[in-house]
Amino acid sequence: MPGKRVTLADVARRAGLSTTAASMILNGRPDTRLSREAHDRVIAAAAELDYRPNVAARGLRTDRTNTIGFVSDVVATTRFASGLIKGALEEAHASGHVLLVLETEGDPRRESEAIEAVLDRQVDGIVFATMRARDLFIPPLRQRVPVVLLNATNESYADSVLPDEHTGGRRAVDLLVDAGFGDGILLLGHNAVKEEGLFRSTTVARRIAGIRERMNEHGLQFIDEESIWLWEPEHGYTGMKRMLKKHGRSITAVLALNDRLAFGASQAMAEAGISIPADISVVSFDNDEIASYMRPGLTTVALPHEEMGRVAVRMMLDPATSGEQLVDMPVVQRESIRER
Amino acid sequence: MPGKRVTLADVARRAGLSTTAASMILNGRPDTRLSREAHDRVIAAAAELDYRPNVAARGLRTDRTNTIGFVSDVVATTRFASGLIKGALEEAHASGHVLLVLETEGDPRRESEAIEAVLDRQVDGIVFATMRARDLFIPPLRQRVPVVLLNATNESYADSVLPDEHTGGRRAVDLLVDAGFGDGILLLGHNAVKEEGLFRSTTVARRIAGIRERMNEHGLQFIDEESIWLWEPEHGYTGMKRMLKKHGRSITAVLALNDRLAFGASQAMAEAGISIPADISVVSFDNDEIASYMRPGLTTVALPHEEMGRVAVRMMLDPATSGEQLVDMPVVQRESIRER
DNA sequence: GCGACCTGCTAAAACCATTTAGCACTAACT
DNA sequence: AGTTAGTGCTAAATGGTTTTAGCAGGTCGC
Repeated sequence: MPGKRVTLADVARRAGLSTTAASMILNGRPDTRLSREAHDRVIAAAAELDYRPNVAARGLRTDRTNTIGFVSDVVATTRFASGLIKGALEEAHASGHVLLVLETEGDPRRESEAIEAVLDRQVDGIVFATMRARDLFIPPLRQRVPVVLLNATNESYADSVLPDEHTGGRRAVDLLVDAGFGDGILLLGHNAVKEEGLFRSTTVARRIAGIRERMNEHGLQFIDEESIWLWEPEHGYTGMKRMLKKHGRSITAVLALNDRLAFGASQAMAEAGISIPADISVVSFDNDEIASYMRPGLTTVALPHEEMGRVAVRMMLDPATSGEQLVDMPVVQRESIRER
Repeated sequence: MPGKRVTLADVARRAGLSTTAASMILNGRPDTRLSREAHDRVIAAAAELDYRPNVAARGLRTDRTNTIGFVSDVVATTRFASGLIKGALEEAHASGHVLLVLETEGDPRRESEAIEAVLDRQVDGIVFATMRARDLFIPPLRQRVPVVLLNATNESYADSVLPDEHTGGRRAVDLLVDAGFGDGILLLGHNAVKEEGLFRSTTVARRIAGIRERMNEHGLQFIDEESIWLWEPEHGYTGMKRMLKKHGRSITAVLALNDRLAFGASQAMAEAGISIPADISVVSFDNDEIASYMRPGLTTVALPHEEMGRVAVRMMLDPATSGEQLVDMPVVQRESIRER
């Protein structure tokens, strides 16, 4: 690690040419009329000196830094949604970009700060990500940069990436119906009557809509719907317990609105001596880590976080794609549904 | 979001002073002799124009960008270790810095690329993080920047942040001993005889050493040690199943080397009709998400990922602290240990 | 023999800040 | 009166790149 950086001037000097020539050659400008010979000399000199252009200096001139701002509420921070960042990192890497990651905890002041911070660093664009898909407040930007919303929506910005929850919801229903279930399916997490008019995040609303639509198409009704506001295991546990007390063995299958609820429900079933899938089949959403830890494994409609992250960055870099991109939610087949 | 950036020259012009004066004033240089009046005018102009210095331009001159490179194998990527990044982000934010996050998947070529990429962007320093603490290979750096290893070690770099596994190991033993256990404790995950000479990561080795040391001090022996190479739930399940068959009810407590093993073990126990903590007490390590999902909750010695991330960035910014920083592993008390 | 055009290259400006060196002027001291 | 010291400020260099404008010399056409 010797002292000074190697600069373009060093390369030019070594090649016996001007920095202009060196710059043009190294950037592969097509219209230039520099000789073959000059090309060779510059390339050689750059290689010998192990020259790396200074991104800051270049950015100053060109306004492009190959750096993307990734501003999120609690994405990196949260085990759950870290796939978003993983996908974004991958895609950024693939196109020679780098991610400046900031987290705001959803605090509007920190959000403004974060935006300033990334704009100060001349990012080529900003991805705003949220852990739970929602309408995101975005303070006015003092500069015009491409913006993509990841797992979020905002009426001033059209470009967003969301999971295709509607189709996902339909798929979950089909998993049960295809396995022969019809009566006795319990919906765990949401009750249409009780939660009438209450706000659920954009995507969850679509998930539920897809479920109901497909149930209707099959001419099916849930045996019951248990409203659960927080979707953590303990709430699934208590909710399921209540339902078991109420309906006993007439419950044949559980459609849980996420894996953590399903996990909690499975604990309640285990306590009641009910086994999955022999007695009750279970299907759910997210493909959270817990789904693979369960025994038997939980069949679930996956939240395609990584792919979403990739799509967001791709969209950010390609001006052609725009609008709302829906990413497919694939079924992850495990052993929690019994064929009837 | 109007067209052009506001530059220092704009501010200076508006204040009727030179850019030199504006720069000095805005940077609060102490030795300057500019009038009170000039100060006020510049400050006012900057505020009115909403001036933000261009970090790239400044960095070009000062070599400081208030940006830190966070280069990791699979930290952001992995649900498990994302606390490391969270802590680092927090601490960076607290000191007005920003994190450039790159992931290498542990691939040496990508690692070199990542280093080049962050150096190209003139970072003020680099944090190298790994998901599982290990000796990390670091390619030679072409420039002299501060380097801190997070959850990793490397013989050329002294500054590193690690969990205090030795003490953590001792604590796990004490949790059981204090609750009245002595005979019948099973060590799940490692067998001294079988794994003799095999490599376990640096920190896991210390964890195990701490456990053994404390057992010896108490004059205790494990009833058995089950060697398990991969520490996922399924391995805990099969391992525990084997042990139950071998020792039956003479196992009184399980000391599992991580929470996922413990979770797997709990599944085996549930199948055998053994309940935690009534029949067998369990203690473990990591404070993985799964530990709080279990029912009853799993008492565990936490991996202090967030604090480690914070310490790493603090260390990076403060030349005074150096060497190997051990971060305390706190006990997270839940309900998996019965008082005897 | 003269303008037009091509070829191969470079000087200098621009990007936006920080920093060094120093100017012009007043006040104080010998 | 002449030197020194202090005050309040600025011109210009600097950092490393890209880009615009253009120079010098040759060839071609007529």
